[in-house]
Amino acid sequence: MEQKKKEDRRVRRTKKLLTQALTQLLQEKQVNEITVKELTDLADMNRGTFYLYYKDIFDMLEKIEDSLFVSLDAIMERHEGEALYAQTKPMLHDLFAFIQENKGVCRVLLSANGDMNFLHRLNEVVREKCRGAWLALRKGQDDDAFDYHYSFVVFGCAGLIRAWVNRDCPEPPEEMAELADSMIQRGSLTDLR
Amino acid sequence: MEQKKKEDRRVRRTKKLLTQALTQLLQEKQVNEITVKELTDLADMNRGTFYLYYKDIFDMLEKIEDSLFVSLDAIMERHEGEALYAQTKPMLHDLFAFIQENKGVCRVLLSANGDMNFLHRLNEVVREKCRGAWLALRKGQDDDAFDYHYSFVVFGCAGLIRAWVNRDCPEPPEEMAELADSMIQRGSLTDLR
DNA sequence: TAAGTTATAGAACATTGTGTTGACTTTCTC
DNA sequence: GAGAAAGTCAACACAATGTTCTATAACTTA
Repeated sequence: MEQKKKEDRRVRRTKKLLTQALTQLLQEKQVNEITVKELTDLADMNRGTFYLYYKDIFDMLEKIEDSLFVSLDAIMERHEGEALYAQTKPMLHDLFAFIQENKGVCRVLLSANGDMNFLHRLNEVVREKCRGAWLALRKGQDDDAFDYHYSFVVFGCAGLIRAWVNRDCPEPPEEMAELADSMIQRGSLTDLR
Repeated sequence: MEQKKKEDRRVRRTKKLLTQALTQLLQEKQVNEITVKELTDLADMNRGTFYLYYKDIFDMLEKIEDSLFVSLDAIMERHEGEALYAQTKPMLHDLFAFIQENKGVCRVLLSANGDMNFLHRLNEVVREKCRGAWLALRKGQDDDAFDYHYSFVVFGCAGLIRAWVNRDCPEPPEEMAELADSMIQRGSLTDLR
């Protein structure tokens, strides 16, 4: 499971080119319409090379998501303690900063041609991280209530992020963290300023 | 664009069988893994029959979504005036009741094997419906703020609905409407009771 | 920098699903 | 019951898939 030393430069190059090509194609068409042939043509490499690393296009998409989740996990890990005191803002700030750095991939994953499985996995990850803290804060409530609340928040944030990256992230991460926090804590119909 | 009289009984039967088969297959695997052959095998009909109505599997999925949007549109239309006074509860109630009636399709569309394009279209539909009322309520704010807020709400509701149908809709629509309204108006961290 | 290792190119191959067609049979509507 | 429309069945060319092989190019390490 752990990383072995470092990947060959050619391997890094190949994966990078393929990722760029896929990201570009996903801006134009749905995953199912993308063939391995046109992907490798665009990346200007042999078709067989693709199969050295990926089973098919969906497998590739999943592996791209995997690396995102590694980073997301690290961010949540870093702010674990704060969740208990319902301080979501610092974590949200790091989150939005990370998304801004990876806006290209985030945009396509959350676009119309994106991947529901990504949202599904996101939901699962956040669920596991937050369940403990959430239940500790509200001892009277049951699991059902937790399910509904965090599903609303996770998907809501995904929607917010989607709108943000679609506009090419004009607002700074701080402002987005503030906005997200406000909508989570006080609802989305209350005025900000 | 309008409905022509009524479809032939055989046509209704065929489309219904195909929809059932697709819904079933989507519980087991991703769209891209589903072939026309296995779909028509499951529906117990000739493969060529599929092509009488649909271009491919994705086209079929889109047409299924189309009919959902017709109903959703009618629901929002019916409650149009209320939005101006920020009364979302009656509309939400109708919405959740409708979803409960169609929980099978809604479940797969919002599942890991679901369709991001569905969320995308939902976002667009709600955007058009709500923009006027929202901006009228908050004259000081700009379009950007609207984009972020409604994206958060629409996706958030989608997440809530997803969790609900995944549990097979144990709570009545009234309760869900109440919960959704509460999270929209007062935030998702405030206690309900 | 040379030697040994590893990745990629290129071409070939069987396999599988696609989308379409034509003749026929069944089922529906009026 | 007659005519129309939908479905069946078999066949077809076509395209993408996934795999394999050898030759060549690029990398790492000592």
